[in-house]
Amino acid sequence: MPDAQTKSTIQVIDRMMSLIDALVRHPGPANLKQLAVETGLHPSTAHRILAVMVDNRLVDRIEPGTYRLGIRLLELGNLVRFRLNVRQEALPFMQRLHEALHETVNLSVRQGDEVVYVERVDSSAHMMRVVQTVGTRAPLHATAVGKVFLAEDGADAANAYAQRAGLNRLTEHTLADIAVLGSELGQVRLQGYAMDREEAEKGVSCIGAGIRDDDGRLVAGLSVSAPSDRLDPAWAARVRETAEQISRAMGYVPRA
Amino acid sequence: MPDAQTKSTIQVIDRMMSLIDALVRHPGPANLKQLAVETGLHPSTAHRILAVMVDNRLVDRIEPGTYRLGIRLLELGNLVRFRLNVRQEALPFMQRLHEALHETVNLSVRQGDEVVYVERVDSSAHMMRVVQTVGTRAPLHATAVGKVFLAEDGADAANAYAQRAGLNRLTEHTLADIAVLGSELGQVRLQGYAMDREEAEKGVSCIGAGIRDDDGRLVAGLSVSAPSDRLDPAWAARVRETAEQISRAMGYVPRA
DNA sequence: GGGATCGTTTCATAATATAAAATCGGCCCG
DNA sequence: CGGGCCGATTTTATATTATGAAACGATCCC
Repeated sequence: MPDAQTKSTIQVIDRMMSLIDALVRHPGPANLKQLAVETGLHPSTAHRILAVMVDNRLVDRIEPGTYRLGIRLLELGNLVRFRLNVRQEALPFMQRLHEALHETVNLSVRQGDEVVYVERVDSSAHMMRVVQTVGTRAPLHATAVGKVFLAEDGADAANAYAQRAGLNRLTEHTLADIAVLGSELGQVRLQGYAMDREEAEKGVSCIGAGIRDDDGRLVAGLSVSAPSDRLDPAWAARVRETAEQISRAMGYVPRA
Repeated sequence: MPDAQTKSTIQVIDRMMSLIDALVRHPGPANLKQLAVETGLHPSTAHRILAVMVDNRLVDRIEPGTYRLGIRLLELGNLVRFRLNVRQEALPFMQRLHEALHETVNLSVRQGDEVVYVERVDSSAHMMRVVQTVGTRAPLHATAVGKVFLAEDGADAANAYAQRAGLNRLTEHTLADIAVLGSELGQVRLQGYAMDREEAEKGVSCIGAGIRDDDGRLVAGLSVSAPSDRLDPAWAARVRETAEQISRAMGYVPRA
């Protein structure tokens, strides 16, 4: 709700939105009197605004005097979802994170037993270039974001992955023991991010967090990678927070 | 867009909706000038209304002067979807269909290899009572709605079903041959409804059509059943049309 | 540097939304 | 069956707001 002092307003639109917000708060249908009281509007004013919203299908009048959110909102919402693109939504946030930390910022998605890098922001002026490019793949267990995906699935699915894909070593630090990996994934669930400590590439470490869509599904991962001597574990909070901001831009609404 | 003569209007809400409709028509972001021209609004008026919608997150301003539909619409749309219930949405339509045809109207959903009846509208005053009650199940191949679901899946899935569940006869008319069933399902795909000609129960016939959700998924089926001598194949159009109306009430938007 | 174009802001006033009052509809009770 | 009560709906005078012409700002191009 815009603040009357700081934002432009059109009173009748603000009133309309306050009626919509009141309907949001009601799990079931709401009647006119309730809506007028909750919004502080005169009942005849509330009635007029609701009638116009009914005409526009933003609100549905189930029976005289009883209202609920209308089907046009679902139609419009699906258009928004259809047009959203995690890569496009993520890019401005990745750029900001890169400017804050001066390290490579990646976006990856899961494809079967691998993560695939779909976007990357870095500065080619860096002395020691991190060799990860868009389109490359890596096994789930050896990457930060991969471990975020495995943590999401639960212990049984992680065990199945281990049996199916094998916990192959890419470096001497790769987690190749299922008990060790399981314990690590438990940690990931608790802290909401994962770390890759030279597990995918010698000398390179990484912090990753998950990105969710409007249904709460884990659809992508955000990660920051750097040479191990430069990576600061304190960046984990920034990575997790940025991943959450991207999630919100995708329509994710955190639940209690 | 409400007609100015017949519906209540609030000018600024109608103007706001015309801006939203213009943004709907633009697959990508639209600029202020375009939006003003398309809606017939003065640019400063369009600017003011868009600014208020940006504050309310109905619209997103990507960069100065460039707009797209906002994330609040996705949030509201998901609330609508979350609250929708096919049974509840279908009931008024089922009642109307029952009043028109004076026969039993059923709502069923698929569970694995069976359909389950979840709602029914009939008149217990009828002489010959159709013995189908809410909660009962029937195999897919022997019911009208079941055949609608099988038709949706494609020939391979239908063959797999036949092998897995078996095409058991419930009456002498049950389609027990996979070639005959396959041909029937092809017909169902073409005509958009299915018929059960005493395949589930001797003396009882049925016409069924599919109900889709806002994602286009087949989520339920509507059917009319009657003693065979009373069932009129011309009712198929009514059944299909009513199933489509329920689909729309669920947020389904037909595509070209 | 100037012109063109689009976006944004200002403010006088034309136009509209508001809400008080009246009316309607439904329900309950005696 | 009639009256009372309450919520919903409609009417309409006018208080208040949304409008758009004009001015200003930003950017681009010649």
